[in-house]
Amino acid sequence: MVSDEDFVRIKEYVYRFVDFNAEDLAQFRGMLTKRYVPKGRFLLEAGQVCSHVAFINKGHFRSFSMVQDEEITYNFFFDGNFITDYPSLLSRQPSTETHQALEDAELLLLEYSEMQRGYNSSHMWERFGRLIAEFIIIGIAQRNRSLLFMSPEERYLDLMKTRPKVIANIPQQYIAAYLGIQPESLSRIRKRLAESKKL
Amino acid sequence: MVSDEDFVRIKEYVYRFVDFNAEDLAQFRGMLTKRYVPKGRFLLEAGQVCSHVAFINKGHFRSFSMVQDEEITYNFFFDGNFITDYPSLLSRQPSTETHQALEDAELLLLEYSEMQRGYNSSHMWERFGRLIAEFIIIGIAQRNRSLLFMSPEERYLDLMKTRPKVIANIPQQYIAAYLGIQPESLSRIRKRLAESKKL
DNA sequence: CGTACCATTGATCAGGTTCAATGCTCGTGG
DNA sequence: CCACGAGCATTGAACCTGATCAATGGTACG
Repeated sequence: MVSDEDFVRIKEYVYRFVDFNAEDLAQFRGMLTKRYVPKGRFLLEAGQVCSHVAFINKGHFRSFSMVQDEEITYNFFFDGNFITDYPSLLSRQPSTETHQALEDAELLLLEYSEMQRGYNSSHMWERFGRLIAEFIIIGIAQRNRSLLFMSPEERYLDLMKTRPKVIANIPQQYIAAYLGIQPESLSRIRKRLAESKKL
Repeated sequence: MVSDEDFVRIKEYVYRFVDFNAEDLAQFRGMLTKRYVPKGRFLLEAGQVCSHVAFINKGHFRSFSMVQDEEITYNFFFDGNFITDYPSLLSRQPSTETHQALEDAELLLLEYSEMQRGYNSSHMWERFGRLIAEFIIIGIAQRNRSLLFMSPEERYLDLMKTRPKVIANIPQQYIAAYLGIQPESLSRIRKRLAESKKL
């Protein structure tokens, strides 16, 4: 059983979506296990089937895939949010991405089998699952649109506005990959922006 | 009440996800209304809140957004599948996209309010909602990866492999926008591919 | 202090964009 | 039935942005 202190943030998160009763909440808490991942180490590795959802209590992560022998950073995850590979989790296929801690991290793990148990045991659980999935759709769809409709420079400006934490905490090479460009290009975009600001 | 003939495909679709009992199924059927959309006309227009999910019995659609005074085609939808703007439907915000029939189309509409009624009335409904949302996540995530990791040419080849219906049925200008490029560029990519095939 | 890693800058290259012109096809009206 | 026009696909030429390769600069850590 995770400590009160460790449970407080995830509990708050859950209540943003659904009104668990005492029983559901206790069951939920009982399913969680605490996990530490030191800086640079992996929570999930490409090739494994992702069989968990993890809530980040401390630290932040990046996900990346190997594409033609190159690491390409795909996304970032911060404390107070869940991290998982949804496609792998749901389809039970090996993941194509690796989740790496960018700082020493503390997580609460929820196993896939336990989630299924929850879904079978109560309507409210099922609703939680639905609302989370819907929440994720909105986020991914947003990303999709930005890749399709915006230039790299616009994406960078948008990132500054909507996820300043990324700019502040993540090395530039990773941000570049996230934006779909090379580090050199990001460097030049930043230079351009700095110059046009001066005028 | 929609006819047996109109109901058969959607029923099959639903059973791919969930085991509705007779009561759930009857309730589901009772919530559907039939709708015709002639070629070129809109099922949903940008600016409206999307308040329905529609199952396509006949015809196909494209979704597009206006970006800087330009229509940009975002996706295609074929018969035997649902069409909706998930982000608008879920967040109750005005849609940024328009859904246009590319052929005379027949649909079954399910209203948002009815869906909510379903979710409240049974666990199985809620599960259906969750599974559909999860299914959609896998699809969007795929698109996301292709935009981030692949070149336009690779995306086109991938599209031919995974969605040949699109290549066969959709005007090239729309396909180009879907791939994130200009029609001229798609034309040249096709030429390149045809030439390299000849050798 | 030195090394390793990351960000920056420069030079060149390649592919997609833009603008303009031509070709092609299909549907409509004379 | 043919002729015309509209809309889409193709092609050409010039351009522009991001990619690539190579070199330099900066900084943190052993």
